[in-house]
This record gives sequence, structure tokens and C-alpha cells, in this order.
Amino acid sequence: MTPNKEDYLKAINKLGGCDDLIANKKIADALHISPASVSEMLTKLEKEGAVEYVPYHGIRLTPAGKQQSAALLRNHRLWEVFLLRHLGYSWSEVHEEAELLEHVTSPRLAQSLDAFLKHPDFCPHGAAIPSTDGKIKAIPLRKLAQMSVQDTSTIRKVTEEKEFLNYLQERNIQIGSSFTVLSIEPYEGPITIKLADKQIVLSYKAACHIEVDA
Amino acid sequence: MTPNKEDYLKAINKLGGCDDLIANKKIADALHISPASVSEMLTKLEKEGAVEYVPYHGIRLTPAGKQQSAALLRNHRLWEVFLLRHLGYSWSEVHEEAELLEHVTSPRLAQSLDAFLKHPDFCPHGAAIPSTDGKIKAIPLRKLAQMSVQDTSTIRKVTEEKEFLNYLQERNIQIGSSFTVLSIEPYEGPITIKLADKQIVLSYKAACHIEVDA
DNA sequence: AAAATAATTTAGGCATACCTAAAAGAGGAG
DNA sequence: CTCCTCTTTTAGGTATGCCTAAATTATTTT
Repeated sequence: MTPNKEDYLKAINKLGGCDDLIANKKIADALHISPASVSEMLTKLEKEGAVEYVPYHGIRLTPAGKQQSAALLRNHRLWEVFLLRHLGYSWSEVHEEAELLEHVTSPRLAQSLDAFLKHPDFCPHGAAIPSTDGKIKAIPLRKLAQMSVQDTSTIRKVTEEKEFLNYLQERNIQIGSSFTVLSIEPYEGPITIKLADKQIVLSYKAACHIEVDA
Repeated sequence: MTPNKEDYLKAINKLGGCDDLIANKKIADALHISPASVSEMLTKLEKEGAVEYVPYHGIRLTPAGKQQSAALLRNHRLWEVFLLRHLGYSWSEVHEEAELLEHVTSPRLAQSLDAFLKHPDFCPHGAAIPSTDGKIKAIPLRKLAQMSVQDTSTIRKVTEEKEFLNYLQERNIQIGSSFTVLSIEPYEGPITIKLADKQIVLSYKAACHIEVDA
């Protein structure tokens, strides 16, 4: 297994390959490579027992592939927690470093890091950190965009996209921040919230990328 | 620059390529690859400006190559300190993990890690950690094998070889341990030392791999 | 100084992982 | 049900980084 193949497994997992058949094209788009290259690689991954490949119809992760991709997700998120908490990285900076570190993280290293970090349940963006056996701890969430005026809740998860994270950071929006919805403009208009005694105006799109306690 | 090429630079550095011309064969032996592969790779490394290549006579690191290999050594040793101090790794276990981590360590990450570790001067085996500009802090040392009976000193550096480290660990020999030489058998015979009130018998060869304050 | 030996490079191959272009298959619209 | 389109696969090519075997260059021995 190479970092390369690991990226395929991660992408397939992210696209829902734990349950559904995933189309070649979707993987090609996710990894920014040609569909031809994907076909070729999938044949190899099937030989290695990581995916179940139905030519012309897509692929699905095998139990081994699920386990492997969950471990990568786990490694990635543990490193993110470490970088943020202990090395002074910001929210928006941790992803890129973790992307490299996850591929050189032995089970032993992941376990030690997990213990060092006191077994965190979530990464800095609020995504659940799978346990060693691949299970994830799910808590009920809803999109901020789906809240009503006067509702109060707490921010639990945001989309991991660098520019968006900077957008949030500038507005002092963090995981764990509690807030109240002050107003919602119709037709996907901006949403105004009160957070830490300050009024913040969010675009509708931004509000779709923020998840809060249900 | 790939992890592969980085390993070449590290090997050349280790063999003395900062100052002398290093023979193709030595590099091939160090990396366990064929001399033919080394020739080929050196041509590439020269094109990239990392080595100065004199066909049939050997290679030397350029200033850029020196800088690069020092950074790798720095990354490696910083991770070793982290694994030992914070993740509960033992002396003999840190090297292998660091060997992978060093290649995915950005300058920013190295800097943050260095600060987190409070700017350590030495790795767990006593080797100096180069500063960002590649300079190393040298302290005068001698081999334990070159001491005389009744001499007292402190262990500062040991050879990084897994089996040897386990040998030392079993005998409770650590960096910073002070000891006195009790007896030395002639013709490269065993050397007995007193360390922490215990008598320890070291083979001559082992004593050659332990460095102490001069 | 010539011959033997050792080191190094070149030549030709192999595997990985990507690409483009062309062929083959799947699925929807008329 | 056939045609058209989109997706997927196959075919052929590139670059990396390794290999072995053969040719070349350097060194050591006689």
C-alpha cells in the first residue's frame, strides 16, 4: 500500500464507498486524474483486496478497505488535533500537514498520539475521529441554515475548506461557540446571529456549511 | 525532491559528502541498491543542483544539498525527541518512525516542533540537532574504549543501531549516566565500569560505540 | 608498462502511476 | 428499438527508479 493508493481509498470512502457503488468518474474528479488512470488503479486495488470492482458499474470498499480508510481518517484527524493544540497551528492550516503525516503513521504511532491527546472524539473542524475498529461517534446535528429565528444552539462542525475556514476565523466563529439566530432573510438571503455578544451576518451558503447541535 | 532522493542526500551527508568526494560504491552499499542505480540517480541530483558530480571520481554535496540534508537530519532528530519524550517510545524504537516522518516535515512544522520541544540540542542518542542554518553544536567527546582505569566521565552519545540500543537498555546505560572505569582487559578485552552503583561489563566493541565527555 | 582487478557507467528491461486517443459498453430520447 | 451521448476501458506512450549484464575507466599488481 502506497500513499497514492491510500488516497484512492480515502476518496472512495469520502464519496460513500462504504455502502454504495461509486462511479469511476467521481473518483477521477475527486483526485484530479483521468478516468483511465482510475480504471487501471482499481484493478490493482481489487487484486489487493481493498475494493470490490464491478467493471462499468463502479466500486465499493471491502471490509479491509473500509478498515484501511478509517485508519487514515483517524490518523489525519489525530494529527490535526495535535498541530492545533500543541504546535500553534490555526484551524485553516492543519489540514495540509495532516494530509502528509497520515500516510507515515503506524498503528503504534496513532495509538500513542491518541493517548497523548487524551483520546479526542473530534478533529478541530468537528468531524468525528473513528476509533481503531473504524466506528465513529455520531451526534445529532442540523445545518445552521435550517434553524429558525430565536433558535439557540452550539456550533459543532464546519466544512473543511481552507478559504471557508479563514472566513469563519475572521468572524471569530469556532467549534463550541454558542449563538442565537436573530434574523433570516428569505430566498436564501443572509442569516444574522448573535455570538459572544456580537452580531454576525452569514451568507446562506456559509450557513449550509456550519452544523450545530440538533 | 522525493523521499527517495532525500535518502540519497542523507546517505551522502553521512558518508562525509559535505567535504570529500564520495565513491559511488559507498552510496550503493549504504542504500542497498546497485551501483548502476546510483550513477543514474546522481545524474538527476546533479541536474537539480544538489550534488557536484565528477564521473568516475565521486560526488560531493553542493551548498543547497548540504542545507537539504541538514534539514532532514534536523527533522529526524526532532521527531525522535518528540516520540521519546511525549509518546512513550523507547530509545531503540524512535529511529524507524522518525525515518518516515522526516520526509513529510515542512520547515514550518520543524520550527513549531522545535519550539514545542524547547529547542533541544541533541537527539535521544546524543547526536547534535543541526540548527535551521545547518550548523551543529559540537562538544568534545572521546570513545569509552579510549578511557583509562579510574577515569570518570558521563555518557553523551551512542551509535544508533537497534540491537546495540537494546543491549545498552538492558544494562541501564543512558545518555547522561555518569560512571567510573574499574578495569580494562588488554587486547581489546572487556571493560568494567561502575554506573549507578552497579558493575557493568562491556565488550570492547560496545565501548567503541559509546562516547563520553572528553 | 602491461595485465589483472575493481569501480563505474551505459544499455536494455521491469514495475508503478500517470497521460491521451481510440474502442467498447450503458443508458436515455425519440 | 435504434441512435446518440456519456462513461468506462483498452491501447500505446511518458517519467521515475530500480534491476542485470556488458562495456568502459581507474587502480593496483606484477
